[in-house]
Amino acid sequence: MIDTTDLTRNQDLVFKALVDAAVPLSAYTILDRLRDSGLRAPLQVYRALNTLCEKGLVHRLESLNAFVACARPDCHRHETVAFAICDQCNQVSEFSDTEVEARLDAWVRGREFRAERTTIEIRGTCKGCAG
Amino acid sequence: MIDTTDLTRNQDLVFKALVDAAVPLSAYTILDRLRDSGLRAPLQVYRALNTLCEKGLVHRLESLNAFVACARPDCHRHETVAFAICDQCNQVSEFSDTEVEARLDAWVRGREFRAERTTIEIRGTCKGCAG
DNA sequence: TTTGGAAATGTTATAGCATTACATGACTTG
DNA sequence: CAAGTCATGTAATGCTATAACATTTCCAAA
Repeated sequence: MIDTTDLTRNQDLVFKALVDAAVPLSAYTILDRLRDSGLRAPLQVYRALNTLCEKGLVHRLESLNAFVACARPDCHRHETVAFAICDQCNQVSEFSDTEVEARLDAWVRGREFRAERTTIEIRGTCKGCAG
Repeated sequence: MIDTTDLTRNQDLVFKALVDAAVPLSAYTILDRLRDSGLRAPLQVYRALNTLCEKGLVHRLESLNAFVACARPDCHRHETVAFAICDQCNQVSEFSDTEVEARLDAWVRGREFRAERTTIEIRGTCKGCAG
């Protein structure tokens, strides 16, 4: 279980904003929602987001330039996580697949490539929105 | 084989710039390199890039906000492609893995999620740069 | 041949995302 | 209490992408 008690004030505000939203938010949207709480500049948000990403509490979605609270705060061990992102309702399903990880790992090891970060994002339409 | 003969002037300029570079370029970097050829505004580049991506001649790298010429111009099927990106030398290796595709497809089908675009990007250090 | 529509282009302005640079404050540890 | 580290505050800037609108090009149908 990740420890969320040692977050600083700004980190806590940003994290709670993302948890409340339940969908990905851009840094500037987060800023807008936290102006009443005292945040005034983008950098305050970006700094908090960086720390939260490092802790595994938040994920960055590259294809959206947005951030989402980790769905599994009890399980930040999986380095590689995949996301299914609904372009209609913005909801994100987070999952991991050891076989996918293994195949990608096999490929990079075969080329002696040292992987640091892996992004897997599937954009589309969720069951509910496809009707 | 993809037909590159029906490209418009701007599309051709942008495509050749990417082929020449051999590494990913941002839209603004492309613009800078093509000012002498007559391009003056970002939108000229973005429009060309959009068309080239649709044709499968160019890939967008989400984690870099950059674009790279497709490594396999003989294969314009819009299949899922993965990229290994070296953060040192910027070189990109493009590959596809049917097993990875199958696993991701199985996951989304299980949730009745309709996938439109899949991004797989591995950031790290290549063999040569790891020394 | 003309005409009308689709696609491409050109241009300006603006919106949205992210970082640099520098100053200040808070807390810890020797 | 001094030094160091980490978080914060603020302003300015730079990078990425699109909106809106005018114009041009080209080709096919009348």
